[in-house]
Amino acid sequence: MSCLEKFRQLLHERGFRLTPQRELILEALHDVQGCITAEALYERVHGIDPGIDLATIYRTLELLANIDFVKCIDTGHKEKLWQFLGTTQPQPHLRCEACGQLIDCRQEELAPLREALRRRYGFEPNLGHLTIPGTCLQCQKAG
Amino acid sequence: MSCLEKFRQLLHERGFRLTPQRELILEALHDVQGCITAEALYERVHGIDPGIDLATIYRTLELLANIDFVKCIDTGHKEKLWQFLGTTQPQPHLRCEACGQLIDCRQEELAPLREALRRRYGFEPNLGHLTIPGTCLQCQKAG
DNA sequence: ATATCTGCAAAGGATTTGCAAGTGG
DNA sequence: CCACTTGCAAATCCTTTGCAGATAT
Repeated sequence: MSCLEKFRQLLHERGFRLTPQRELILEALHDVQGCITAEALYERVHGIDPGIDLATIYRTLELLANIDFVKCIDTGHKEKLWQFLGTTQPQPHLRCEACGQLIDCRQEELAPLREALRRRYGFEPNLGHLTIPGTCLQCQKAG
Repeated sequence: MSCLEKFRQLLHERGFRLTPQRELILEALHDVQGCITAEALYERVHGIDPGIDLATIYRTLELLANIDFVKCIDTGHKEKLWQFLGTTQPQPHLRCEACGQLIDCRQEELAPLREALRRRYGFEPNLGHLTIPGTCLQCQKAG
């Protein structure tokens, strides 16, 4: 099933509707490599349909996040970033505090972390929503 | 050396000044258990010196964060939280996405994580600034 | 003396919301 | 039909900033 079909179905199950705006936003997100801000997404979509409003972007992003079609990444700065997931699982990120770079991380790498937190604190981490701050290799070398 | 003395010294080294407002804010933070919002801190301090301004709270918190006297915790919601450190090291936190609870975590628990990230990505995590989202034990039981 | 600080008030900026008109199913 | 959506504009909300007078050292 295509993303669009799945989207339509999930919306329908919840009594929501598939509008041209939502379809357009889904498509634009699909084309993005990595993450994008709401504003940048707006500009992309606005290039195709100048009638679309920024509020619609925000409302649709929230909708998509609720059904796990996109992941919202808190950068620690003011702007949030949004990443298209489609049917893939969200993954942890490493964020360099020096250069701002986001590095994709594999969940498997963090299996020992999950175990330690479960055992020690009874805490079930949501690794797909985890962003680890630190310093990337390049910035370490740079000073 | 007391916190206040150390504060005075660090300020002096940088050409800054110890004002009654800064002293009061440091004292109020010192008395807080765990974390506090800028607004709540303002109310505490305002109770003692009604002349103090919220802008001074923010400016002082930033100053204190720069010299690692307080840690700024991004909750993922709008408001930041501030935690007094004094001379202790910042520690990681576990944040329950269901109830919002913040749990202190010991850096030692995360030693394997540090190793894994170093080895696999050459990434040096800043564990003192790490906040791990997930579900706490109580909320898991509650459903 | 003088560079740093403060209170005040106003601005900022990403995000959200109220509302009336539009539209998908 | 009619509940859900949209565009528009205004509002939010925490936080930041400009400025002139006050103050630490």
